[in-house]
Amino acid sequence: MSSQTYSISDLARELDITTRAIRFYEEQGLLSPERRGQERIYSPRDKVSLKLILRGKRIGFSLAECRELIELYDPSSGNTKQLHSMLAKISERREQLEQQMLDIEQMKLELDTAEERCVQALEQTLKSQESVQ
Amino acid sequence: MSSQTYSISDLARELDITTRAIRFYEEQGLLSPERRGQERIYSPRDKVSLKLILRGKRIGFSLAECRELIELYDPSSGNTKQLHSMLAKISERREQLEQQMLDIEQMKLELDTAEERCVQALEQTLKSQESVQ
DNA sequence: TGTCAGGTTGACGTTTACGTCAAGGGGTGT
DNA sequence: ACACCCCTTGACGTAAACGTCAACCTGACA
Repeated sequence: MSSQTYSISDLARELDITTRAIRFYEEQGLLSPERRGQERIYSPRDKVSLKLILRGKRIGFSLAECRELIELYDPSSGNTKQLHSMLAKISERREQLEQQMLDIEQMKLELDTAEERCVQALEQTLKSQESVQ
Repeated sequence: MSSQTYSISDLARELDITTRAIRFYEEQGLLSPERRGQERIYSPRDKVSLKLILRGKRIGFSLAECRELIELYDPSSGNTKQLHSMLAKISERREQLEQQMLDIEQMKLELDTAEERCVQALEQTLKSQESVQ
């Protein structure tokens, strides 16, 4: 049952980021791995947090926003006021995600028309080449 | 049929960004409005580009990426090699958008579980309050 | 004829998210 | 004993995306 642990370079390799980045996330309060002496020892939970960070970054979240998400995931901090503000933040995030979905759908449509124009332009150049031969 | 035009502050107001930002986008080659003397005169097309930029930013695109998108929208540049590389870029973007969709779906799930935990914690505190009375 | 709102070009400052050394500690194989 | 290898903490550098002046022009209006 000995829960798995990782070194910093283990995670760096596996998640394809630099150790510097990982330490930076810790500096910014997004991680707080155990220590064995000086060395950082990462738990599976830390790894989950890191994945959450990377996912957040892919959709344009700042590290501060990622930190909030991680904190939302935290089972500690339990007074009623905080819980309500958490719920508020969660629904804010949800709205943001909805907006991003819409943005992405729109982008896809634009890629469709851009692609169509490309294809038509290609067909055009093919035709004019045929007419030369 | 006199196509509408906008001043820089018109667009800034309407799109809720600063004039500085708009000028910066021009510096970076994302816009190239007409000029009347010194003054910038923006066309509806420029406005579309600006909206595309803002949409791009909302989903975490860099300005360089936004510029590529705008260039994809451009009907000029028509040699075959370029057209093929355009098509390649388009499909790259599409893959990226797909990934972002997945990321967002995943985020939503995580918000769901975070919300659930919040609600349960709230119910818990309510129960303990009842048991006191 | 002032002055005022809105436009312009620098040019430097700032925040975010790391990259890139430098200098050193600690275990381990030879 | 020494050579690696991986780890650590500074500390400074950097790219992106603007913010924030400063200094200046310009047409309109009292």
